[in-house]
Amino acid sequence: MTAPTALRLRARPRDLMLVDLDCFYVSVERARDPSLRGRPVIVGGLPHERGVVASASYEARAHGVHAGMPLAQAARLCPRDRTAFLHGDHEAYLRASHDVLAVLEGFTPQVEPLSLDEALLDLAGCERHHVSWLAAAAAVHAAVREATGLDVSIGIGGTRAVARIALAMAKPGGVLEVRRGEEAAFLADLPLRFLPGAGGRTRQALERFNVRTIGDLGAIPEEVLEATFGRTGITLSRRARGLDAELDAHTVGERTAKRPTISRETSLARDTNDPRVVDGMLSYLAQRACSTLRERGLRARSVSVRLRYADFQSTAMRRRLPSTDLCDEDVLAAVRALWPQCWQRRVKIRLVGVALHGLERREERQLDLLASVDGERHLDDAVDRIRERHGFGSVVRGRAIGLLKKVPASARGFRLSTPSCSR
DNA sequence: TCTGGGGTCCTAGGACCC
DNA sequence: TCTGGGGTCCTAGGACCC
Repeated sequence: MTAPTALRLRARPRDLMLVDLDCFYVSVERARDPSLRGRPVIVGGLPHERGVVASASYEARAHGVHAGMPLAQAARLCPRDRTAFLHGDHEAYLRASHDVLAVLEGFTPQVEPLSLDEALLDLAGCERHHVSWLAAAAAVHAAVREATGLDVSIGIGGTRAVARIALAMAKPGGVLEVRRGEEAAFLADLPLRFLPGAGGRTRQALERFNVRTIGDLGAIPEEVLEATFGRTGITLSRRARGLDAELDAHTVGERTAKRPTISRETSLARDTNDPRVVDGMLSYLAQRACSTLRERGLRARSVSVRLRYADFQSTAMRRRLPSTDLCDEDVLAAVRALWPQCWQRRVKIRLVGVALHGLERREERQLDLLASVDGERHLDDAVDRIRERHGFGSVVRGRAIGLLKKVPASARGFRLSTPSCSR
């Protein structure tokens, strides 16, 4: 029964443009502070902190720094006196990202944001306005620069995977178009690491079969890859041949995750074996996750707790929530029941996290018959409004209070504090 | 001086129901 | 009473991406 699937998947070719903001965080910081130009800039944290590089300027990359590298290692590679280390400002990045999206939506209504610094455009209908896709790309580049001062790189191709690979080769600041019909020639000799979905583990497995290029992979019968890698094998096979995989075939802009989640997690400043620290931090994270949940008008069906041990082994446990009509207290109770079960090894903890699963729309109805539940929810909503004005840390439930500095105790498990405590 | 945070997708096994 | 199969939901964990 493979034929109907193949027919369903993109019988009609399309032209996709993948737009990516160069060194996004660093570029936003430089737009605000010109003194950061022309020298190594690293966003992610300070050199002595526990963390990794989120974004590095090209001057920093010239010293061997890359995203994902531990900050301490980056600090050793870059000249101490000239390098700027920054925590980053998520709100500012969010605003810049919105501004760029607004520009892109001026080109086509079919825009799909893939992350803060990436968006995919379906070019159907744009033909009349441009003599070629390269000309269209130049127009996008100029418009984004004009509106925001930021530079983009652009990849153009007939599938998401081809556009992504073209983009990788276009960086920094360039444009690369792979024309229809030329995909096979373009992909044939490229190393496997360019193929989206072929991460370290998969490449290791493939290299044992002497598969080194995307062309090598495309030459293997799909059934063979399916037998070895399951659905992932089919996805990789199709991408390697310049075809849309099932995952990639949906209309641009209409992506909906099958199993969306909201998660909040954090590494502790120091590994701990103190249950109070773990409980306090998880309470705090659960409240943040719940706050986001309400902000988006959603309800959750289950909650999970994740722990990472000092040796980097991690574990998670999940529990179905009694009702989806919940307030923070119900989620907190579930989290408190979960983490002691989850913490099985006698090893210190370095990271804790909370995630909400099975999200669905929360309809605003008149059916809140239970006064207690209703009251709790009104309380949650009131707390959210205060947080909107004064920052998340201005109101935190009892057990998380110990995590915030210099916050006195208050009635009802809540605390009002000055906004400066929020960060 | 090791190794962030927020996600998506897939698999596999067990429970439960018909 | 015993047995089996299929579907669906739930949970744990792995791989991958930006």
